[in-house]
Amino acid sequence: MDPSQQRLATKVARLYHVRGLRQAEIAARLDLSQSRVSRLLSLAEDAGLVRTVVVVPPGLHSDLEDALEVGYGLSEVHVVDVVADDDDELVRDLGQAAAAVLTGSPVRARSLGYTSWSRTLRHCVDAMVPQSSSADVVVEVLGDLGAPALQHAAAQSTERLAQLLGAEPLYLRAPGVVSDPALRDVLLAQDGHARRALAAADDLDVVLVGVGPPDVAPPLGGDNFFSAEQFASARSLGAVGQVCLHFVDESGELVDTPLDDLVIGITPAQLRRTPRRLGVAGGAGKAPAIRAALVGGWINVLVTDTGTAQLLAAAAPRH
Amino acid sequence: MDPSQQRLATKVARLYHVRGLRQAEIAARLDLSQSRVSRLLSLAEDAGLVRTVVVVPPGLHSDLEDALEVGYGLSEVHVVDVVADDDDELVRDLGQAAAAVLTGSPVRARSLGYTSWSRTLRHCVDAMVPQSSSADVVVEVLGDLGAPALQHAAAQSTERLAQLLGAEPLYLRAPGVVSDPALRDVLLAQDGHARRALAAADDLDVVLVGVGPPDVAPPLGGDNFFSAEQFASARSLGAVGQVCLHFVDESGELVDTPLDDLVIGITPAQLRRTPRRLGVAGGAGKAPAIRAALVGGWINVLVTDTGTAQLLAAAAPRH
DNA sequence: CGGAGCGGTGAATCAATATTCACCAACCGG
DNA sequence: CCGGTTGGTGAATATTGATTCACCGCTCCG
Repeated sequence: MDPSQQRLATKVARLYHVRGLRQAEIAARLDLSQSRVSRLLSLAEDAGLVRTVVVVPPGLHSDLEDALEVGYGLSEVHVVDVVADDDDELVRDLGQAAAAVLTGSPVRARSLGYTSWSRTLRHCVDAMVPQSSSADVVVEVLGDLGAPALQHAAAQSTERLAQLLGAEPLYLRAPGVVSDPALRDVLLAQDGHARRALAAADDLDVVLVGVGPPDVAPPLGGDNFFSAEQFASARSLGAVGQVCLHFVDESGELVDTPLDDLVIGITPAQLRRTPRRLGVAGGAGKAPAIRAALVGGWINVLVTDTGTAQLLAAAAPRH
Repeated sequence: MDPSQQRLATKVARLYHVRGLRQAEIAARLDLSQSRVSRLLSLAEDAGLVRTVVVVPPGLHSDLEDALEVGYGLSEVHVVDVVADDDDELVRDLGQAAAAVLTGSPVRARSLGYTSWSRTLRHCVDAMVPQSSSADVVVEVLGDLGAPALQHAAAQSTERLAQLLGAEPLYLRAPGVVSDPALRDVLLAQDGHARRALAAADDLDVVLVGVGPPDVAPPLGGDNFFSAEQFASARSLGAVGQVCLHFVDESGELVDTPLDDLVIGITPAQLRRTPRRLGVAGGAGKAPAIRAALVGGWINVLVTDTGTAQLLAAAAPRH
């Protein structure tokens, strides 16, 4: 955009949003028409010159949050009210709310792991505002899942997150799930970037983990993902959820399956080693999986919606 | 406020600001009247649930900023367009803009020095949004100046800043200027808090310094401040500005006057020792003082307005 | 028990903002 | 040099949002 235009837009935006002047007043003062002021304002909005954040009022759900913190021994819980008719909206709102949570208490990590295939997390990143130099590196901790289009989205999201935090992205541009363990080794042997990303996962300060039920996720049909049969076999071994594609049972224990060796991504041990494990997830369908992840200690910071929080609180191991 | 009301307000605010729904749509969806939605929105606004920040587009004034960075050897310069008819407005706008700058690249300091008697800085703090745990302590680096009412404002501002950053405030509730050096020692001997604050000034990561002309500032009439005669004597010794009440001459050198011993506040040596010295100042009247502070290296991060920036760039020692 | 007073509400209305539309200027390609 | 096209503008207007106002349900005394 024309810089002088942008300057004017900033000026107008400040007068409008910070000083609280009417558009007509601004128009008069700067000798413009009101319509121009209106247009400049939407311009400023589009250009990201104006950031509007709806903060999550702290302690509004202190009852639920406390119940979950105590019940599952978590270090931090944020419960947000979301208004959603369907799952898609829920995921979107939850992501945005999580972004607000993160904005409130900045990430502050040298090294941040990110699971860019999670819809919720991608929405979260989309809704984030820049926090320069909050992290040094952003590491993708799971390979690509689903169709190529999704891979683009994931890569872009990682890039955006890195940029927002003023960090270097470390991509893991390899399939998240391979058909054969040997293939995995071959791929890794060839791909230095991927090896570097996986090595970086050894030493993360924070990781944004994806959690889900042990089943085929709708947008991840077919490619680069476990098949319905594979999921079924994991379920038959007791899996009720998966954390970064590692299966856990009802008591949070890892379910040992041959499928583990097909995943290119962070290992359970690496995950455990990370001090701050942030999960953003909600929706009735995900509740058992989230519960398992919490019980097993795979997540110690949780952002979820009111409904799921209630389900989780009711099913907490300690009261 | 009623928590359920606040919850509703947050919900509405998210739908409105994040999702971009019309008030009427929200009303329909939540089964409220449009007027209630409107009211809830202003409620959310008042309660600080909605934060609107107009960011300073980076590099919009890169020409001027570069000129100043190179010309004075500064580590960072932000030039903002302010629309102001009088000095009061300028100060307000500049403060708000500086807040936006700080929001963009968070403070990130264990220990932060703050000069709460500077109008510009107070406005800056007023316009800041919370950034939890960005600092551990906020230290007042200059005693009280002016009338008691102003002292309250200063103390409140310090408290607010500390709260915004999740830090502990260290107050310096002593006169900023005393009539006799001996009195200063007596006061300090009695006041442990003050001694602690001054000691903390030894080890600051960042300091927000106040800069001004060597003259009586209008709102600081009379009490706890240098008199017109004292300023005149400093000027006769070559002072063209003052940084935290220490006089500097045209070449940025400290002007040695007996007045130095009358100040209760950070010493020039302590100031020098602080790695990041942030000055927020503007206005034609202040330009020579700012220039002196820059030349002398008393400030290495500057936030100023376009007009002042141009004056400063024209008078830069290196081009 | 009654009624004054308060806080909160929605319908209607007024004010503010977004959008449309006609117009103009600058910039091509004939 | 002249249509034609594009992009940007303000006046007028449509749309959206804030405010008024009359009303309701409470509570708190008398």
